[in-house]
Amino acid sequence: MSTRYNFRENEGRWQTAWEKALIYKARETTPKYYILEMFPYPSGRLHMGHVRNYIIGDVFARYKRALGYSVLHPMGWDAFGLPAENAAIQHGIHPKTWTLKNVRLMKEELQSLGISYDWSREILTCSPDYYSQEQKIFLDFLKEGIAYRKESFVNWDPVEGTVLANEQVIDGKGWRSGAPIERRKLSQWFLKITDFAEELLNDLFHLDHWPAQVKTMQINWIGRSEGARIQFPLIENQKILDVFTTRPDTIFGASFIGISPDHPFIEDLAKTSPALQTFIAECRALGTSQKDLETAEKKGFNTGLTVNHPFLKDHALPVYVANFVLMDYGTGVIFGCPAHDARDYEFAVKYNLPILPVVKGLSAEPLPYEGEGILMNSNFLNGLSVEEGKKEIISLLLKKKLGRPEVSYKLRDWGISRQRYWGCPIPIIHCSTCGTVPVPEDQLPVQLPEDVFFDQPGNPLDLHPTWKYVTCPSCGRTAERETDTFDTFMESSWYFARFCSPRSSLPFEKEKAEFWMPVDQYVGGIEHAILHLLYARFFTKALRKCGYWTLSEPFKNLLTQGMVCHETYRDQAGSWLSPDEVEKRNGDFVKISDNSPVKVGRSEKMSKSKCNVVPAAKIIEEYGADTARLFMLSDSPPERDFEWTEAGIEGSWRYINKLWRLVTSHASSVKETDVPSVFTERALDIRKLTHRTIFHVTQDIERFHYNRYVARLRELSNALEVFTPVDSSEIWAFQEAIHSLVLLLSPALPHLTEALWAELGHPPFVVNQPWPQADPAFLKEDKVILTLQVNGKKRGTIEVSADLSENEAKAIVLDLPSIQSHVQDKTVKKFIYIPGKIANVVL
RNA sequence: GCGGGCGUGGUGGAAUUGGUAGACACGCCAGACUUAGGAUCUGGUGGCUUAUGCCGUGGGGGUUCAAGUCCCUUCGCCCGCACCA
Repeated sequence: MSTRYNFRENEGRWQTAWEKALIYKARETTPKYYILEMFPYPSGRLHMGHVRNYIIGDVFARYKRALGYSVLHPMGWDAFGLPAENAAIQHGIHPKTWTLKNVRLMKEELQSLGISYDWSREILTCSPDYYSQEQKIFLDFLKEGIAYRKESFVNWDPVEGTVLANEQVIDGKGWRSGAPIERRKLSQWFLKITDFAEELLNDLFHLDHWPAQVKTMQINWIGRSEGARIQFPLIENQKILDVFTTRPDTIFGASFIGISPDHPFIEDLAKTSPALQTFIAECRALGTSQKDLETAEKKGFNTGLTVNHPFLKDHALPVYVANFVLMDYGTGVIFGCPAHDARDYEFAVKYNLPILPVVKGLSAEPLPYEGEGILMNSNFLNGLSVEEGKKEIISLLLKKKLGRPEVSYKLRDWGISRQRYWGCPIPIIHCSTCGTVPVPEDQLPVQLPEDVFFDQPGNPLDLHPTWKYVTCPSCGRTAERETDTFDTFMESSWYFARFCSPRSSLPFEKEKAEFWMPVDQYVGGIEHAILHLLYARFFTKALRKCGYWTLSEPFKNLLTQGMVCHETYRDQAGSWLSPDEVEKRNGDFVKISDNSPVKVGRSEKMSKSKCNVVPAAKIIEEYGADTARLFMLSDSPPERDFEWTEAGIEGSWRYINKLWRLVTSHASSVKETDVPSVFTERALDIRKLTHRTIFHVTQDIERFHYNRYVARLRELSNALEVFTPVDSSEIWAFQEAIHSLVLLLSPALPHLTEALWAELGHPPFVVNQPWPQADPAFLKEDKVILTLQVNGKKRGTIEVSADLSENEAKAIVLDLPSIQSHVQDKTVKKFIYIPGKIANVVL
């Protein structure tokens, strides 16, 4: 027998055996459990972040299977996206070829990890099978008024040559290219996510098993504010300016009106004013990055127009075009109250506008003061609190028909048009007579042409010689196809539903989807807290509106895993070095090639740019999947960042072999026999440890405390290593322990435990064995260790029976010499006794 | 600026309702064994003291018989959003 576990032979063997036996095929039987990890973009190779994601999910899927659940655990490929097009441009490979090659490579790697996927449900979003269904969904959205087209300012990424959604603009830059975003006016398709803003917000409060951080981020993103809409009639003409404000109570402190340079009213005004045109151009040239905004000066353009104050007769307010007023939020018009708003204050100082305080804080607060207080200088509002003032002014506005309460959101509609080739074609035809005509359902899918070229800038679909020229489905005249494709976040917004019936000729079958959905456990990176997780929630509700199902929320439990990090290294010149290029010698790192000293940086998320990536394939090749799995599980809890270390993977490898030796060296002596009628004390101790381990491990897995799960099993195996059974009851107890150990480890180390199960003389598969049950008789303590304290300080411990009464405890404890020496002749004021925990003598 | 999170040995991290701080590992130290291995086994490992203790969960204060845990305050780090009226 070998003392070294041969993972190379075992892992492949068991993977094939599982596949042949259709072990992981999901069937519609109850109780069901749907566990899903965010599917990957096929970028080329599996990285450690993927590996961690899938292992976290797999342990849980395997555990639930062992508990008897019918588990749906599918995998697929989020296969549309820009990198494929970049590969085409740079290397002349067709995006489809590039993508399919990557899918093949990554699938191989995934399979070598031994994840329990039902591969028969695999989906590929770039195949017409999938995207034709997405086109169907879009047409339904169109019918329901959820999809619409409008001309608007959009975020234009000059590097990618496409439009981006608001969610994809990070700090004024493209989320992928990092290029400063430009504003362009284009005709684009949008989804009315704002119609669902209230529901998307309210339902967050029922997602009890989502991380608070993700919910908070979504709450902030949706950005609900309550306030009022107030009309300000222009004195010079009959037009009315609508203002949204959250501080209607400060109306008497208003000293000007600010309008966004992008407001339609201003566009009209600019037609006759070159000076205003210049001002608007200046505003638009201003960047939107953090630095730009921090250093940007408040600037205004006095239109010369004025409005009446709604509550003060003959009190005119000047109307400025102001660069800090956003067209995107509220109505694009504000009233400026300089005393109680920092921006208005800065603006008023610059343009010499009145600054009238109308809110008195607790003490003499410096202006601008934005806090709570009592209203003053406010006519009939004087003496009211801010909150009371808001209510009062709103009811008066209603009475005078000058305004009403209003709720405003930061959330914008989702722009889904992209000027790219490698995406789902938008099933629309533009006809000069009929306008935008949906492609009739029987003509779907609108298939991506494959004969495209990437040798010139612009969208290859638009440049294709024939593809876009069609006849109008409604009038039969020549017309043109929409050449934009969908944002790739569309595919990931409903894939979880497709998995329920992946080969259906509908997007998904209602019955199947309602059987499996919601996803019971979703696992993925925190980076999707807003984008993907918000879009998926929106789609679920939009699909409900279209009658696809009755579901409102797609993901019941959400786990956001931390990043996989690694130390970073730089050479003397400051260039990044990969872990392969450095070596530790006498405690210091040196560059292997020339022995020069290496600067060790902090541990950071594995990334190509910092050269601190450890390829998953290399680790599986060198140590095997189970070693990688064990290491990923044992050090940090899943939600936290994980630090990849060479020492850590080595340690896991050693433990795998330790387990192999422990089980195989006893395999022959461990045989099925009847339960002994009498157990020795030592046998009972081992049984107690076994059953407690079962109990705690079960709890740990349920709560995703995987690091503790591993620690408990190490404790059990440590105890078994030094235990030599001498009579039949001890052999029986030992056997029970070994079997439990193998069964409990099976979700984490599926290959090794199959091999051990076979070594123990069992037929396959350990993966089909039920989860061990803890015998409650062994969970009860009969003897406990009581901590003894005098005045709250630990003065020793004592073993006592668990059901000791307070009086008995008091008698025993006060009699102890170690306690007596502290008590001496002092009186005992109090005796605190927490059974099984503590006895505290207070003097 | 707004919102959220975190801070425990040399390191990753344990620690129901407040109840033995440091489980389990990594690393390190000492030893054993050897067919010299990707070993293995045994013992030790918070600090200061030197066999009795004292101090220890970023700092300061508080509540309590008892605080890593609760409250106040302060410092540091990380993440998200941000001219949102």
